[in-house]
Amino acid sequence: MEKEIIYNPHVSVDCVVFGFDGEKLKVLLIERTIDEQNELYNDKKLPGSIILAEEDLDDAASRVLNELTGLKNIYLSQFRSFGGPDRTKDPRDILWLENTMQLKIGRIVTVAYVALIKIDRKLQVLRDNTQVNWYDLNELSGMHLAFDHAEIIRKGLEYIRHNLDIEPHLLFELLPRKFTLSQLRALYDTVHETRSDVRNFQKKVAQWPYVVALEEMEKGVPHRAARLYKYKK
Amino acid sequence: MEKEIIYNPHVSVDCVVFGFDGEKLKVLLIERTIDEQNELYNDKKLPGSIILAEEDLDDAASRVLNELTGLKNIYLSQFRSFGGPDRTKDPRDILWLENTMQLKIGRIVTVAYVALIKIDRKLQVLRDNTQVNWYDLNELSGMHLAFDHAEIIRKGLEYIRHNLDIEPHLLFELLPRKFTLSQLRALYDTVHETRSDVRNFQKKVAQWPYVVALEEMEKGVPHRAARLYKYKK
DNA sequence: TTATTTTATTGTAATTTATACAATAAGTAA
DNA sequence: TTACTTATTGTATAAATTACAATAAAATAA
Repeated sequence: MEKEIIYNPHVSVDCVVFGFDGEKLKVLLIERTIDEQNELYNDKKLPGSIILAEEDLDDAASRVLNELTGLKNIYLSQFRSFGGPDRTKDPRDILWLENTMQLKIGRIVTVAYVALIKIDRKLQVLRDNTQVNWYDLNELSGMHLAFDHAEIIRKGLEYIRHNLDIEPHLLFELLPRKFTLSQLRALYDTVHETRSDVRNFQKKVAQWPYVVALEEMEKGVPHRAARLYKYKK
Repeated sequence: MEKEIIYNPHVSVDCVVFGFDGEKLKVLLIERTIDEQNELYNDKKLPGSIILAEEDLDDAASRVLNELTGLKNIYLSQFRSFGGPDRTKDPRDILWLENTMQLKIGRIVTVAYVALIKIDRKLQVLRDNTQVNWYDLNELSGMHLAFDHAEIIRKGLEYIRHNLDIEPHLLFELLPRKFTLSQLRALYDTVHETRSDVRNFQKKVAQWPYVVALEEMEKGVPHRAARLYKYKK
């Protein structure tokens, strides 16, 4: 006999998942469709949902991310909670909540998590009617995002910028397993909003013991191939 | 006619307030007394409480801190939420919650804030039966703290250590308005867990434009008086 | 008064780290 | 062979960090 699923409709988790396409940072959003008086609206939102009654916050974040994107074993860091009483006041958001959750929903405080993942990880939709996709951070300004998700993304970005200074290791979550120093530099400059000098950057990396050169070279590029490197804890 | 006060019994805020006594970091705790079958237990807890139904998290933190300690205009930073389903399972904690709140309480997710304040600020108890006091961080290990407040304090300390590297300005919240360089150095070394060299430290401070020397000297010390400095944004 | 005690204040040399700057090498494509 | 594109590498200078100890100033005790 199955255990009944009991939700805690007062608290949710949301996951801000970043990826890097070689040039820009991208964020993972899912599509939601709202049937408002037989008019279909199309929206984007962060992967997130209310938590279960007897579930830890970290567990909820992993579970919800998996259910909505298929991603497993993702390192999620809680970075902030959002709880303005008005964040669940938009009629469209209320409609969607009550349709999907089948619950009367009042105010929801959400606990937000960030993750950095390789952009080529397979995404599989586990629920009908949802699409998962990567979006450019610039595109977002012209997009309608659910709830206060635009703000959550902004704060999440702030958080990783802040924390990659202290934990450079996290950077490598965003790169392919084998990468060139150009790719690493492009990523580094993107998150730090800098334009570092090639020579100085290579000197800096040479001092990072966790970046090791491989014998292998890049392939299929229409110019001189670069050496590949890997990250070693 | 007074507005009825409606609580949101699913979410609380807790404030970790640090002070510096010249040697050590201290944390502000309030006393709680529990009447368990006519036996009185004495406990310590962080200033915190459940939020109101229509109240922003930041507002709740300010309000609750003020109600429990009399402190006003405190700069509070949200640093983490705690939501393990077991955090409100201790019978003594449940008893206390139901007595003070006059509500059936289930699981509570708490949003934690930190603040740094001058240790000589006046604390006034605004509710009967509560005492507010500074406690040494070392003392805590031998003390029974409510809920998961020991963990919250630990994480709060981690957070400020982490953040004072980036925002040295926050340090001055912990010092008197006029301070000596010895005091500043003692504080600096305490939060960074270092023992910095006197000369090198003075050189470092000389480069901080926001630390300015006053004409005034320290008074009432049984040895050579040191120059006083102040912080200027 | 003088000596003693305590803390405050200050400089220099050596090392490490960060910055500015451009020429050559190795491939691909025409 | 040439043109094109990106990869790779070194040196000089400036800035920041570290190591290290003697003297000055005030209060107290003799």
